[in-house]
Amino acid sequence: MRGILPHNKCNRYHKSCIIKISEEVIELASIKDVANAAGVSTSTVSRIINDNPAISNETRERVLKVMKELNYVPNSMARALSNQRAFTVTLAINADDVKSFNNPFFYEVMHGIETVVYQRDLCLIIANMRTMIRKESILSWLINGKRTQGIILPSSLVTEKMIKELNKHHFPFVVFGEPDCLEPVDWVDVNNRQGGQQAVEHLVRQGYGRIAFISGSRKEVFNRNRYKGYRDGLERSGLDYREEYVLEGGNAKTDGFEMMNVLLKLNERPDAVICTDSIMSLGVLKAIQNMGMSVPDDIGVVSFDNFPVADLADPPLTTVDVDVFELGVQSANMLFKLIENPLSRQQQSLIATQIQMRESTRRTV
Amino acid sequence: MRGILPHNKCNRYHKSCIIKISEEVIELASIKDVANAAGVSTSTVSRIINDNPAISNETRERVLKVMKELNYVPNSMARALSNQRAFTVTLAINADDVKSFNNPFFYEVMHGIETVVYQRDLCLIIANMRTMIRKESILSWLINGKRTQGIILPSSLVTEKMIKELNKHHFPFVVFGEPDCLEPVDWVDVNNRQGGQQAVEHLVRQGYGRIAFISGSRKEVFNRNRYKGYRDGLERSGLDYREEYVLEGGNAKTDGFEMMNVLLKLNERPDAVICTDSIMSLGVLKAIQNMGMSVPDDIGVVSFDNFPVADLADPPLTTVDVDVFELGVQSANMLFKLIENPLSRQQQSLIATQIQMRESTRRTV
DNA sequence: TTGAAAGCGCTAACAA
DNA sequence: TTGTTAGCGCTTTCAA
Repeated sequence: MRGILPHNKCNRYHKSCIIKISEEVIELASIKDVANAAGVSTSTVSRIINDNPAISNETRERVLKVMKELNYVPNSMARALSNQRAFTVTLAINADDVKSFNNPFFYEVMHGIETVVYQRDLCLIIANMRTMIRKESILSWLINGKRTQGIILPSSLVTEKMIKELNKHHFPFVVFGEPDCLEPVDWVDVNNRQGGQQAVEHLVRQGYGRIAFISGSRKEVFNRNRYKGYRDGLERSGLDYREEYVLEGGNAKTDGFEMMNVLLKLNERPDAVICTDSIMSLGVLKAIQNMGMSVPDDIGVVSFDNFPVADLADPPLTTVDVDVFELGVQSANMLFKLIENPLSRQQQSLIATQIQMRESTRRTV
Repeated sequence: MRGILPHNKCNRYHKSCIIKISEEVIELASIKDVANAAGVSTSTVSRIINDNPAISNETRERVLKVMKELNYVPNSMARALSNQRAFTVTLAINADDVKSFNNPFFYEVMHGIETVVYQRDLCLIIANMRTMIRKESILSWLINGKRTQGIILPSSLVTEKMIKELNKHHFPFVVFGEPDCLEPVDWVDVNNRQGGQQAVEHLVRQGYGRIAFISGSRKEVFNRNRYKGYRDGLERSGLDYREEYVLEGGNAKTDGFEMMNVLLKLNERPDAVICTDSIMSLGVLKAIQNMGMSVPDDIGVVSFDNFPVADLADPPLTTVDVDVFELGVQSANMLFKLIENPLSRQQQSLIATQIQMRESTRRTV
């Protein structure tokens, strides 16, 4: 039975994607297949996909049943094109951090972000901003190419230029970690200042009174904030600020070792130390033990926890604990607010810190 | 001047996306805009985007110039729909690892993958397989929803069920880390067996002769392989295998401590130890030092490096170094082979290990 | 409450 | 070497 075929020059497409494999037939249903099988139009099916209330319960249920039967999943590419949004969000990563001690931190932030993003049925894209593969910036590739609806980036990656480019496009983005720049930015950070204060107050509660503070470079915003918190803590505890108790250096183990040695040579040496870095604090412990002194009895040590080393140290280190997963969650939530309302006001958010007590401040005398 | 308007009921779309912001006008050019501006058809522009050789140089250059002028970036959503591929690849992550010591490892693998994926102009998606947000498996959401062209997943996530589902769809995927399952799978792993052997041979070269091996559970494939390598190494070095020198336990610091104490109580105690885990080896060091013995002079220690702790230990640990970035790179390359040729043969790939000598085996006597 | 049909921006078959 | 045009699988306006 031959009939008049409709004019169709374009035959590269199959009507529905049928892959025949040995005995099995795997078929990917389209919205049309669902509509046909349910005896409705594609617009009805579309309305059901999108939870449009203008559909009778009867129809809805019938169509949902068919969807299940056909194992139907809406084609994300078609949906993206039609909606003019990619249904993805991007987490910018910093290749420089890969080998660094920041990296466990990142992974947890990522997990927090991922949780929120998938709850909203979007995908999370990872992109390394330092990738110089592309002649142009990867940013334009992502944004102008409509690959993503928003970007979350670490403060270590933030440059004025980047911020300006993003703002120029009015493109939704959020920074995690307080950025060190003048441009207005939405960001989420751990409350490092609070952490510094808590460290002091914890030490005071444990009976320490001459509290030193050694940090990595105070060119870093987070070290500056921790330092401010240290000063807040001293003030609130009625302790004097002593310049000779504050040292600044690198944050390697050796830096901690050397700085601690300087403190130990003081006439009136401190009986407690706050370190802004847990690697650094390993050197601090070593310097103290080298002098034949005990942690926590002679000297208490509190560290910030940017590396899960606190538990492994000897003795285990009391830390200012930082909820990095929450940092990710809040960054993502902030981004979605921005995506939904691009004109919303600038916002910043600080996540509370908490003292996690371990042996290094548990005095027995 | 009113004319006869073409029949067009659908007016929700703008012709070209013009966003007017204060004084600036940001315009997103489409392929049509480029075609018009260059005085060619959209197919010509499309051919240029796709490096089709059937275009004269003259035309190509003219169009490329226009593209640059208009700041044109092809719309990825339209391209994806038309090509029937999402231009993305997915890295499955395991939320269980987030807080674990595997996590720096993951981050580096991710970086290796990311490098390859972006070189090919695709995006990398991160998806947590343990996300139970979706009633159905996230796998079907990704695959049937056409969100991604291939998946890379850690062996810790591999289940027979998952493999079967992926194979059923004939969906391209690669596992990193040798999986412990019967289904045929393409995978890339570090050559743990070689690493075990190298550890023994290194110790022998350093003059150690009674070499013990303590590991985490040998239910884990990687521990099994390291153990096999240990035996290979003994054999090649002409050393006897002594059952009492092989212990298996957890891989916490305390496990290492306890197992080492067992070894130290032997009549003829070993003069060297290979640990499959660097955290565990911290406990090993402590046990040795507790007995008043020295590392490396009395006992040499070699550890596998799944955590960048080797440098921080006291003394710094000699490790079997594992190129995890390369693991990522090779996983991604293998995946792309599979995507390009889904019928290609099963493949596995092993990445060479290397001894990274530090103090814990540098004998001075 | 539902359906018809145009349109999202690109690709490629076919014709010229 | 280039242009014309249908089609990718959705969404949504408009009409019924």
